[in-house]
Amino acid sequence: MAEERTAPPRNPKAERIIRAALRVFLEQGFEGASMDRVAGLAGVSKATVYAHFDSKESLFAAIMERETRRRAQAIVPPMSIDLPIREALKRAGESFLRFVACEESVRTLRVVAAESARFPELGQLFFDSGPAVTWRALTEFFERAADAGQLDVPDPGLAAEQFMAAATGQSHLRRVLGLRPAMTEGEIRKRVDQAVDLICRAYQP
Amino acid sequence: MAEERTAPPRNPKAERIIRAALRVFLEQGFEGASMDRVAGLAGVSKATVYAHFDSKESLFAAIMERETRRRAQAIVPPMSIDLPIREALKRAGESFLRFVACEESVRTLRVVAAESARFPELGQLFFDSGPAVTWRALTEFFERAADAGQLDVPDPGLAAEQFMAAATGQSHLRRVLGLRPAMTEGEIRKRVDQAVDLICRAYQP
DNA sequence: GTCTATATGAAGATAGAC
DNA sequence: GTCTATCTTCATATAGAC
Repeated sequence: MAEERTAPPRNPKAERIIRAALRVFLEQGFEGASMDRVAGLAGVSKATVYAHFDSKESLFAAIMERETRRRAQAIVPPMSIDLPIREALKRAGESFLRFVACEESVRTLRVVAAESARFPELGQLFFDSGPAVTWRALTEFFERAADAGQLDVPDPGLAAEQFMAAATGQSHLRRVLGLRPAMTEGEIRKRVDQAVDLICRAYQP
Repeated sequence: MAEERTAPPRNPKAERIIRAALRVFLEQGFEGASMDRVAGLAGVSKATVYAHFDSKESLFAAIMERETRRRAQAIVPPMSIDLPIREALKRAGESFLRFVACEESVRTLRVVAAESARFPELGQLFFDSGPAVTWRALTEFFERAADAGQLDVPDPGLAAEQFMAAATGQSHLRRVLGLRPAMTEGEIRKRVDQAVDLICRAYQP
């Protein structure tokens, strides 16, 4: 799993290769993607692609790792103990759901899951840069809420998991299987509202 | 997407091809699998494989469809209104979780999700033969429980979804990403218990 | 139906010129 | 660094004999 060989920042060709490769891999998967197509889409020759990346494997690993880390910054769960419980949960839930329900997340999940045997570190990175971030923030939130006597939560980590799962529901699986279009903003809000109701009723003091 | 050309029931060669193809596709995915490997594992020549199936696509579709339908029979959610609420939910939840958490389901999900664009019907079949079965049974169960005044469930379909999602949690995603081994029987029981607690507390009359 | 042998094309990777 | 041209391997699919 070699890295990029050149300095990435300001090379326009390198940048084009990276963007093209991301698109091709997310559309076709690792095996389905071809280096010819990457080169064609980037507008460079295949040899140029190989001048920047040692192999198809290293290109894939570098691209996916870069993209996963980059997108992790999109989850900024604004968990504040200052807000009312329901409002704080609502914001975190919506931020999370917007993240996992977007087209890029769904495509990335499909590819990373399919290649989990060949690229094990990628699965870990995907999870750590996504759901794990929200889970940690929510767990701390439930701990504070329990300490403050606002909620009766014996296991904050469990409550965080249940909240995320309830918000996600079956819709995400159906989306990953290609059975439905992306969630609308209205649907996201509705699903999160329902999850907030569930958690608040179950864990009311 | 042609079907098998021969009568499937009692041909030992056909049976061997089907078993080999299932294994190869679930291990390598559609693109990663090769007809050579299928033939080799089945102990027949490649030409024999093509005598039974028109193409790699039709072999894949036939295999996956057959397997999905076959395994759907493993979910028999024994939902009885005679049992206490908690016990009925527990049984249905454990049956469902055993189904989705097993090795075959996880591998099938990875492959079907990855190929959802190329084989759209397969995603639908996977969902209909799996989660949808449990969801319908649970929804009816919650309807009856609400009618009987045993639970205060305004939206039975939502409650069913929340229960399934809570039982599944993040563990399933982590499993699909290759980050953890299969759930133990003890873990299944524990997770379902926690989901039952959540639902019963949230929807107590 | 089943085999061996092969046609055909695609894809990963590289050589060598500029 | 970048290109064109090419090497090599391997995969889908088929021809033709038994």
